[in-house]
Amino acid sequence: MLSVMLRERKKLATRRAIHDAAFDLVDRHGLTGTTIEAISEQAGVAPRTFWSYFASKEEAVIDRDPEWPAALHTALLERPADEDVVISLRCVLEEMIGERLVDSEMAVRRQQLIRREAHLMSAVAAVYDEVERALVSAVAQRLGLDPETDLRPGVVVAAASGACRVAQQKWADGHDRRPFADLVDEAFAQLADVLTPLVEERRTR
Amino acid sequence: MLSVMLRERKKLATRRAIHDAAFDLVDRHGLTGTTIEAISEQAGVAPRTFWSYFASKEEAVIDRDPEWPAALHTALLERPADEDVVISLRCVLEEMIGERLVDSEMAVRRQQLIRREAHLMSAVAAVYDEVERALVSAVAQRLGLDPETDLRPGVVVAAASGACRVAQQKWADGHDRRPFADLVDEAFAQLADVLTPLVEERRTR
DNA sequence: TGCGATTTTGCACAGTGTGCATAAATCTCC
DNA sequence: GGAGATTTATGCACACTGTGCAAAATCGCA
Repeated sequence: MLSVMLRERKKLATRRAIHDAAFDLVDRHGLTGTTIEAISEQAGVAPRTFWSYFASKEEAVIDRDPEWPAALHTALLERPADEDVVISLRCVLEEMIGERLVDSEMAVRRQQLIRREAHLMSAVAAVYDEVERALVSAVAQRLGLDPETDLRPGVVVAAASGACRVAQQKWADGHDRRPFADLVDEAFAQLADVLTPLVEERRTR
Repeated sequence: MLSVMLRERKKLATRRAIHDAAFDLVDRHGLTGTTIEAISEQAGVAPRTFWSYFASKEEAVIDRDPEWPAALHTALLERPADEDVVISLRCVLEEMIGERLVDSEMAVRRQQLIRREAHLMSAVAAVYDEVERALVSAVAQRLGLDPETDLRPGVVVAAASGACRVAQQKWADGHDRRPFADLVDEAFAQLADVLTPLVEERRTR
């Protein structure tokens, strides 16, 4: 087992085993009904090992991708420079979030679990926060603005990611069977719709 | 009935004492550098009593107002029925958040502390979540829509509260010395500005 | 095979959070 | 003003969380 099972691979496998166990057990018995000990046992590692991979039960269930914020940042900067930022945001988020939802059954379970357990919700919020920060930085760069002083980058990112959040939620709810991208398009359309008065107000001054 | 609701007032006083102690200690020594024991001692109660008032250190530092979501809900429904919801949201949030920032020195310290301690951030996110839910419900009622199936309420609330979040952050940063209401107005103006392409796109179809 | 580096694990320990029983304070009513 | 009911504060026991440290197992490589 020369280059194949190098240490990296094994670490990833362990990480995944712990995450899978955490998700499964929390899905079945709830956050408070699941102990680190139980997760470790199902993952086949010692309890102490859990803490080498995750800082909490919530993190183990969520298992955020550390590359995700940087990936979004890059994707946003790779859009055509003359494209409006809102449109860029819509495209990038639609595509990149969409990719994560290909295993739709798992994605739905995940979403439902998060909804069921309030503590997971705030762990997810921390991820959103990190993602939005990355997007704000990219938008500011695209617009040539200082994100510390100018409101624009923060505001547009908040609106765009909010629209996606809502779309994703509705997608997972299953009320609407359209593909995710369509729901994002509709969310942005509704956003334009409902903010039209604001644009008008601004125009008539 | 000795004084007036001695019991109630005493409970409030205790709650406040614990909150004050928690804020002060965490401000000075950080979240991990502050124990429940220390907070309780400074507040003049037994450690066990802490848990009758707050479910965690974070909650004690934040000390959210349980009335807040309902108050926003009500305020939104009390706006003129023919006013555009975005405008209603702007007015209500501007006014009601503004009220909480009158003690500006304390508000800034609070904001800075939250920013410094990532764990506080996710506790605050839980509050935002609750608030947004209340707003979504009110908006849906105003528009006569079902918030479960229609994207509009969620989307407009996300955009509006996002704008306020950004305005509040800039306000606390101190880069911009204008009053909070002005910053909210600007945030909404920038929102209209940056989303104009989206509105145009929608109009030309 | 065996050496060096990395990962896993056990152990100890400080801190978190809850249930339960009792003491203390407050309220009600006479 | 005081007895009894109700609410709040506290002490204690206990299970779980999270971290530091050092020994042991494992792996990559010569």
